[in-house]
Amino acid sequence: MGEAVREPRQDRSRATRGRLLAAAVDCLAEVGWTGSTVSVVAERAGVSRGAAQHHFPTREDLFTAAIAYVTDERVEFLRAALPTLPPGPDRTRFVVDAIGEMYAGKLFKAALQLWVAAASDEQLRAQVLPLEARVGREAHQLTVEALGADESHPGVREAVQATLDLARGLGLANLLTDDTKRRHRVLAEWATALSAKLATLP
Amino acid sequence: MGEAVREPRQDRSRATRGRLLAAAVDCLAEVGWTGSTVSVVAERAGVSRGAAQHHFPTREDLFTAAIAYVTDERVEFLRAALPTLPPGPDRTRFVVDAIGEMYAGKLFKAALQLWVAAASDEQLRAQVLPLEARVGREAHQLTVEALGADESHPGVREAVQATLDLARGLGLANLLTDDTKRRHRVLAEWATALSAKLATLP
DNA sequence: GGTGAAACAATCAAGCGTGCATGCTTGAAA
DNA sequence: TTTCAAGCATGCACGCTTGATTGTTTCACC
Repeated sequence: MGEAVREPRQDRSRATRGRLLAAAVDCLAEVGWTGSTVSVVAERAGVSRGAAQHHFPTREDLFTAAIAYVTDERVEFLRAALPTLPPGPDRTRFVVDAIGEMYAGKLFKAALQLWVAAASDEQLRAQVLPLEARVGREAHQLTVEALGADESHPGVREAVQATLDLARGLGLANLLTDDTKRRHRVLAEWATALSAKLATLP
Repeated sequence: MGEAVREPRQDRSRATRGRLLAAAVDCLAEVGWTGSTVSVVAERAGVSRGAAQHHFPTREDLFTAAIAYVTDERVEFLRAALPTLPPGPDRTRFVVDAIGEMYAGKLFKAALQLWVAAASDEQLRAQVLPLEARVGREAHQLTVEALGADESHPGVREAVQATLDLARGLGLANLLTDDTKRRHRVLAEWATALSAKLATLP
């Protein structure tokens, strides 16, 4: 088992912790909330169940940390994807597509499992709500900037929110089947309507 | 698996079966997929666990039937809500709002639990997919009729689908918090855009 | 009214996930 | 080198859920 270079004490511990969190997110996306037992997560992380229990005494501790972890990952994803879009007439199209991809990926699937599980778990809900709100604010802000939209105009704020809500709905549809083709068609149509809306008042 | 769908001979039996299915849907919406044990469902239905087991030998049998049940309920809901909308200039607004309500209600919450659980359960997915597809087709068809839209025009079909996907996304946002106010604002804005789109080519 | 099958109830065994308690290993400081 | 705490591994007990078994009641039909 002891393979590769043994890291210094603290770094190795941090690495184990990180592997556990990454494995928790992967498991959520692949085997769901109920299927993500600590044994399964630990095995995927390549550590023993006892090691997992050392870092996260209870299962709740593990997934509480996983929520924060996946939140950071999603914000990071958005920050990385949105600002690099080329300016020009098709910018709206690119932005809308990028958001669509974000809500079709592994991170969203994992977050969705937490989101739905939190609907019937008070403890979890208390953890999920503030962090999801942060993702929402961040996504909204980044989208406004990427689109170059002016929220002081009436309806613009709602149009941006609708874009994010639409992406969520499309992401949901993408859970059970690969909905990529339909998503691109819908988003393409949506992008034209959105850029028309934004063009009326710049 | 090939079971002859045995018709209950007695009214009492049929009533018990119906209560179990209704209770299963309620439990899904309130305590989620993992919390909906057969004991919980049976207790809510006011029958013993043995009675539940008589009607549905396994838990899978129970929720397989519950999927079909909630599907029928959702289609019924749509059929009842959409065609009764008053015609006129605000019809688009009414239709969009009605769809939004549909995806904010108990039936959607229950279906969402099944949907997410099915993402990591092959058996469940096989049951959910065709029935959800039926709900999707039905919702699309009814929406087109209620809007009086002509799908032969380019973009109209995508606009209707976007309406449904947007409603799904808003319904998801409505899971953990009461999102009614924001939903109405977003849908109002979308309704104006949608009616503008539909008005360009009638 | 008796009979048999369906409907309902109660109990039991097995599997699984969690949490705890107990050891072993590592590595840095004394 | 010795020491000691953090990191890690293993085994066990408890609670919960499921599915099967057996017993009891209800009801249609002869």
